Amino acid sequence: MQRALSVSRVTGNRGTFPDWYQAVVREADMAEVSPTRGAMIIKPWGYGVWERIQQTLDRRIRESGHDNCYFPLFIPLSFFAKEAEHVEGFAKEMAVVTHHRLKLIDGKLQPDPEARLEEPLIVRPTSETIIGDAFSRWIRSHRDLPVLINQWANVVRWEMRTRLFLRTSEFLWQEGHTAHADAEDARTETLKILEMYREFAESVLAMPVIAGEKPENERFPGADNTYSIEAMMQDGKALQAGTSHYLGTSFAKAQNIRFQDEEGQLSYCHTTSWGVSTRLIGGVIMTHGDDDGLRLPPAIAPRQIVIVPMLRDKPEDAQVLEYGQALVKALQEKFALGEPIRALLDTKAQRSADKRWNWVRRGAPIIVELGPRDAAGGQVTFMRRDALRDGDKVKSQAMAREAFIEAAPALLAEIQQALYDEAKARLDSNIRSDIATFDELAEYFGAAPADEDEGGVFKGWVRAAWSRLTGAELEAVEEHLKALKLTLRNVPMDQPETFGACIFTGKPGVEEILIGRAY
RNA sequence: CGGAGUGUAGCUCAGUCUGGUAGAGCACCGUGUUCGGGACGCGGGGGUCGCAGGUUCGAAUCCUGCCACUCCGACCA
Repeated sequence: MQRALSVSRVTGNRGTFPDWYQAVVREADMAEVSPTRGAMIIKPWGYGVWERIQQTLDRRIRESGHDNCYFPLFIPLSFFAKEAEHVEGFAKEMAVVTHHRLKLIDGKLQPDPEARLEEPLIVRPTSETIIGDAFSRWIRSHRDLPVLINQWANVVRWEMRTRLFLRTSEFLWQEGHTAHADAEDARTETLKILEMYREFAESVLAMPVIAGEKPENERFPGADNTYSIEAMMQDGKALQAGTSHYLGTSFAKAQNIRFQDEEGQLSYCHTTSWGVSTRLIGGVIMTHGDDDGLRLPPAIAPRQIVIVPMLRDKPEDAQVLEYGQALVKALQEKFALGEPIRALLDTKAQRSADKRWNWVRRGAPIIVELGPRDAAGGQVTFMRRDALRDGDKVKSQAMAREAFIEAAPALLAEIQQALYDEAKARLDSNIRSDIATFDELAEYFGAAPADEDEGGVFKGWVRAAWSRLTGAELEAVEEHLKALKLTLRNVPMDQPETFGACIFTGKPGVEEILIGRAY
């Protein structure tokens, strides 16, 4: 590990990176495991983050011409049979509804055999099939195109092993689905969305990513091309944070999505689909969290400035509260990052010290402590969550009330930028491009010291030239990589002019690809 | 589904080997002293010891079966 990430300050114990992650999810009040296998309960603070993600991304989706709509949670089984690759990709993780009634049989409540469904229903793992079916009815003429829609929904994928936010059997996401008259239009859409995701991840989540195309074997089932944004977590692993697929005409053919062009000819549409999920929240935690808990970028913090009044059950409490209420009101009238500041006066009946640390753990960007001295002197004492400590000491600063109110918008923007800069520096300095052969790759990633259970050794990624392998050759390489727990992440969009030899075959390289361990 | 490990209070865990009737710290409730850097004293509430059988006078502890979770594989946004 490049950085000592223990769970010491959060739980009082040392542990691995996954232990730390779970501790932060719990201590920051983000989510908890539910009685339902593999599914999570997203708590108010965590859901608040998701709502911020929804609001900011939804605006971008709308501004780029897409409309929201809603399709059913259940999809008839037969819909999946239409696209062979697609069904194969998802068949192993589908939840199936087979009955519509329960009955007491031998004292046990169970599905009533008489209430078996004629055709089983699938709880959607993704909605290409049912949306494509609608497209086939909606689209008749080239004048109907393009169709640009999006839905915010929950989906279910029956995963073997789950982890809060990163992989849960049910998760929340948005899925965009579009249909176009030709390949060029659809490809443009696919890349436009990829760029939208990149910009969103970097400017809203403060999470630097690398946008690129997935190699053949990592494609979405049924897609012609799959693009992703990949983020680097603090243990050096990659997190696929968003995907955008060009589906060609395969779904259109499977579902008969056709239109008449200007000449009266019938043609198949070219379709795309794209999505980001609650996994983004896991990415935010593993990008910005520290030993004190979560650090939230102000753009997605449900509360950006939290004011903790130092109350002591004394007469001057009233003045402190009054002073705090006025401060919240003044802050709410200010705009930061394009929106009214989200400020809160925490009046919960709890020790001030506890409240303060709870907000530290939850990652509120600015935590203000207001005491009688502040109220009397017209000043504000606060700490920045992005730079909480100076050594072991908590760093706080004081400002005149008016100056603080004026400075708040810029301060929040500065925190947003600081979190991004920190993550960006980590990403940039941990991609090695001086590894040219498979042996070197194996040596670099393989030499993991025995303290693997201390969270592993931070290795980051390798960026190397390759000859865009496909088919059996690609599979063979993947097998070798698997032994090292490595995967091909993506081929970054920005590529140099010339390339070295392929890291796997020694043949002339045609592009550069990212290699790393992944979630 | 394969390999390993773990299930005891909200959390972290001790107790299990060697059977004797449920513990600690933190959290929670009451109270007093405190309070501007994760307070302290006193008092208190909370657990069918993962579930089901079995052995035994007696089971958290021994035996059998099952379930769940964690980590490593396989799968994946």
